Amino acid sequence: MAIYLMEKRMLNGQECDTQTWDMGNCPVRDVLDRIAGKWSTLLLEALAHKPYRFGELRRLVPDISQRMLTQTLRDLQRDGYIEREVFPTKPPSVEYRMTDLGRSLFEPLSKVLLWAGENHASVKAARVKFDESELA
Amino acid sequence: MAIYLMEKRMLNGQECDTQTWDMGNCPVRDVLDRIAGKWSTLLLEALAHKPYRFGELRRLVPDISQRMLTQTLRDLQRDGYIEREVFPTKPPSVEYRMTDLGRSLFEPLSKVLLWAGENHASVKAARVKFDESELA
DNA sequence: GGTTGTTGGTCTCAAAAAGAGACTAGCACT
DNA sequence: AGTGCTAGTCTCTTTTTGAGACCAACAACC
Repeated sequence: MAIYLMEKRMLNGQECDTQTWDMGNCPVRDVLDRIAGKWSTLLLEALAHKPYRFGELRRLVPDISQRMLTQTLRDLQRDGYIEREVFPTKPPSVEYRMTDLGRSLFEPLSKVLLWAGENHASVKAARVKFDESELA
Repeated sequence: MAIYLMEKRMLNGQECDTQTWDMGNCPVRDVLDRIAGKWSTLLLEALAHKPYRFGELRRLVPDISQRMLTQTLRDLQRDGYIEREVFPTKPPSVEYRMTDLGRSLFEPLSKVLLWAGENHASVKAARVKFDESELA
């Protein structure tokens, strides 16, 4: 519940009294708690590429439940990263596309995704090493 | 459980048969599923600043439970982002510090954190707008 | 010498979140 | 008449998270 204003201190390196920070207004946590979901980045990545319909996204990410797809899309829409348009076809189809805000977010975010791809081997190696030292 | 190799297609824009992708080896999801936790980025941010002891981190992030602090730190250590050192003081103290791999990850990650700080207002505005149109 | 405090955890139980799958309505196609 | 498509919702179960008690060993205090 409480939100901790930590980034100011961390990013500029200056110390300050932790007790005086505004616990209810930490931008980083407020924003990150949403995009840090299991499916959020995946859907942002897809929609950064091009707009998709609900069913297309479901097929693109086969192991997401419809429930979570609906919910994650609505969360992303609420935060302004994507927009939803209903077409009066029969049956009605819904298209999701990225907004300017979403694209702006995806720019730095894609760098992290890139890092993940490039350093996957190192991470896997670290895991093996850790697990070996664990069972000792 | 299944892991979907999506990023290759997304990042270079080329289409390919979704069925042939290796569902068990998606770097982006494998790496991101860990750092996307609620507490991971927060702890990485703290440790990017300087090493901390267990109790210091707990005080720094008051609304984390000891259980989740222990678990998140161990996960981050397992993936090679941080390392843990026990000092033979009485009672024994434990210091956590970032590794080179962790610092390498935090470089692109900090850009996202920065974005969050800069665009917090836009996100909050989008939420208000969304909630207003909801109750209509 | 008994109480209290500190260290970094683990354990248990309750609450919240996520996954699985059935179900919906309206229409199109066969 | 039956089947399938659309984008969801509803319910139930399983997993994850949170809250808080508990632990051992020692130090400092009174």
